[in-house]
Amino acid sequence: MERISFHTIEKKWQKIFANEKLYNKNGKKFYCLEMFPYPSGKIHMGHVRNYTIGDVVARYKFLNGFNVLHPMGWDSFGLPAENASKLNNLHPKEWTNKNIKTMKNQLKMLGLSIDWDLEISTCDENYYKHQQELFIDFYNHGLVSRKETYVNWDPVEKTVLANEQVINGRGWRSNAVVERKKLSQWFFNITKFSDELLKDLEELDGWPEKVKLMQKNWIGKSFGCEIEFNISDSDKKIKVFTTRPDTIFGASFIALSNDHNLKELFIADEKFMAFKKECDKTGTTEEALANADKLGFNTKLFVDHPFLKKKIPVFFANFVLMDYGTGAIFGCPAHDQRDLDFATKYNLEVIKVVQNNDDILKSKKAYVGDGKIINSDFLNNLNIEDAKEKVIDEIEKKNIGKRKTLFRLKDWGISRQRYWGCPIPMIYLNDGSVVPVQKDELPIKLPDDIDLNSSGNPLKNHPTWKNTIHKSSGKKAIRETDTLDTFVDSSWYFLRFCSPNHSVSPFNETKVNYWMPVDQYIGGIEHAILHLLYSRFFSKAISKNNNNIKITEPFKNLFTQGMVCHETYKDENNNWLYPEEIEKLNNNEYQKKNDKRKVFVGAAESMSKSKKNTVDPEIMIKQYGADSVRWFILSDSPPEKDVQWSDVGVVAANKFLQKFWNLVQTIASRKENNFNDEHDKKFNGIINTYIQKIDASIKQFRFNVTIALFYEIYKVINDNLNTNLNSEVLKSNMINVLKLMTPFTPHLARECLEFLGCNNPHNWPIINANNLINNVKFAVQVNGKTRDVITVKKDISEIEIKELILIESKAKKYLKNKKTLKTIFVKNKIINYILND
RNA sequence: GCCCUCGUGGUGAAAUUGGUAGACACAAAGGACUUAAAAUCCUUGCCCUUUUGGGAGUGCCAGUUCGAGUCUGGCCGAGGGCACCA
Repeated sequence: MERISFHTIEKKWQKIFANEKLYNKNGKKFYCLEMFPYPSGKIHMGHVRNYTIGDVVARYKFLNGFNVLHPMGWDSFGLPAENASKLNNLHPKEWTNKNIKTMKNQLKMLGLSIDWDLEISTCDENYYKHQQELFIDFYNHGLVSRKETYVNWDPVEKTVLANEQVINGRGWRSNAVVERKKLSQWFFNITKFSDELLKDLEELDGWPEKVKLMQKNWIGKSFGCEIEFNISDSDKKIKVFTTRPDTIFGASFIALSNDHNLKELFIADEKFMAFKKECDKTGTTEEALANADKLGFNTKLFVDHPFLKKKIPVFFANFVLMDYGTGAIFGCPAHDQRDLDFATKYNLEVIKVVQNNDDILKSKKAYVGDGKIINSDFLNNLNIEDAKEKVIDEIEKKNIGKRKTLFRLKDWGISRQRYWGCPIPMIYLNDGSVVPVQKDELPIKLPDDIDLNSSGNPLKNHPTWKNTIHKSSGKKAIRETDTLDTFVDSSWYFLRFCSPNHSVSPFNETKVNYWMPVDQYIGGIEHAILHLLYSRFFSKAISKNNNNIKITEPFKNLFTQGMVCHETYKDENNNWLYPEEIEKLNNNEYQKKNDKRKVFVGAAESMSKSKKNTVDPEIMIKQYGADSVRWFILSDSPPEKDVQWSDVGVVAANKFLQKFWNLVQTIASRKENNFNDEHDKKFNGIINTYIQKIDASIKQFRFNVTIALFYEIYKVINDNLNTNLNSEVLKSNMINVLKLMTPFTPHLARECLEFLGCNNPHNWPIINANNLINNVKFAVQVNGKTRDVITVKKDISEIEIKELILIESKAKKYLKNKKTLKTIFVKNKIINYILND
């Protein structure tokens, strides 16, 4: 038998796929989208997995008659281009476009059903021009603001660092101690949509619960109230926010953030300034925060308790945040752990106001459970929820506070002091005002002549770029030299795909209204919060700004795939080794190829360059073929879980596909026409049942199960080759099986279909209910133990099966001479005899 | 610390609403074919029994049920999210 050349058929079919799009004009629309890649250089196995899953979905929907949009583009702005530029002396634009070219070719090698006519790249001015337009729209609708905020400032690089660029409080490149610096920055007012972003999660039935929960926690809605405390013997007040107003009678101190307004009273106090400095130092890393001791500074001030004749001391404390609530709290040590820690340290009162039997002082554990309110005057004997309501009513009556809902979600800071990003279309006038540029001046293009080697913001350093004219007044103005966070680029690209060449506005409204929402979005779990939240925000904001667009949610169904892992290897000196540097010995140990030294095998971890446990998809495709790589990446684990890449695994996939080709060849040349209707019917039934199972498993994204079913089908067909099965029946069933395989191994399946003379490969087999298998396997249990499994006709009755069992079942010996108390009969599944012994 | 998810062979995993545990694949051992190797194919996989057969068994302990991998409670372990959010 002739061995198949996977490369030959891949080349042949990729040419055909390039012109064969997934549009069925009369079908229902289906927008299939995978998260677009950052063009970092080459594709990695994570991309292979992501885009293979997407391709299966897109092709499956197309074969089922849907009109499928399946685009691809490039998330091509970002810091790595600037870093690479410094390293290789290559302009970010050139570096990026070179990578795009390489990666596009690699993606094509996978045989994906992408419509490349829709390709977009976010660093293309035809894309970011419209992003600037959207920015101006947002600005005009009050969704953009300018605020001062703290940033990580690298004093050597003279630039702002992202959190992940700060390592142990130092800049990742300069190693300088990072400072907290207040900078004026642009923000999208995402918090205006807090409630909608939270509420609309409920309608996202097609999203993983986990992702919805993460978003919910991130938005962090909480109910409570504000309370104003009078500072004793003064007309000043302190406003606090609390979610536990029911514990007001347990209040024993007030704690202020050290950025709270009241600090003005203490700026001359050296001790306070030293305390504040100490606190600011621990502010940099999460770990430091978590382990930091509670620190306080006693102001010697007191406030009056609103309901008791009692004075409460006021402290500055390092654990109170300025940017949440009012920057001030009241402490109730008995029922909040942080408050208790603080109270223990500074010897403050601990008053129990919720009934419980714990010894709080001894255990140093605050009681946060439910219970009856005690020691609380008019709140006594109420439960917590009722007490909250009642005390807030009292507070509102006394006019010292009101109900309040707070969100953890903060506005989205979008200013970046970088070159390789979308310029922010704002200008500064001489009188200090800031205005957007006019839309007809767009795009504000990035200059090509840029010096990335000196420190600071490259656009700011550019000699002329920032100088401009305010068009309506003719006066001189200065451009904003910050660029947009690259998350902005990816917050609307899915809209642009609907009309990627539309030039007069960001998108053609008719097309957006037709294709949106994305029916299936597929990508990594690492984007569970930010990218998805920002995209949801954009969709809502755009729909609010433009009455012709109605998208409440951009992504109807979301699938988050797991990572691709690989074993890790180290030599004796703890240096990481690439898989291709090692070889396996007969005793299952490994050694280095070059010097035969021992290699230590570590756990499988997600592929990363730093651990050298990567496998190059292009090499794998060249060695085993695209279909084998696609087949393996889907076969071993459920797609939402991590999968471990293994070379033997892809070899096995390759062998199986080769065998499958051989089987098709055998079927094509087989001639057996001894008609046996019974046999043919039975075979039809088996294959039809498999079609049904495969269809169901694809719908549920259980591709590992789908592939297991293909292995079973192979066996069934192979076992039938030497029977008197009619060759035409065999062939027509094989054609159906190949159609099922098209989404998984498009090149091989289409080659086989062509080989078998199928001239309509673009449809999905229809399951004929009459053809399904008519038998079921039926378990016979005695006292709950399975004693036999018999094959019987479907829907057999209890009486019939009982008769059968007494005649021919192995279980009958257990029933002999025993009294049956009762039987449990479950149709098509099981019968259980309960005996009295 | 709070919140969430998950624990099934040597490995990755199947088991639709509680109803045959381990499908399918990898690895391993044994065998067939072959002068030999490669390739291919077959068999095996815990305990007792020569076989037929019987028993145990889904992290641990209890419970509900005719019947639990699946449901409930407690414990142990692994992974993920948030990080002093009042």
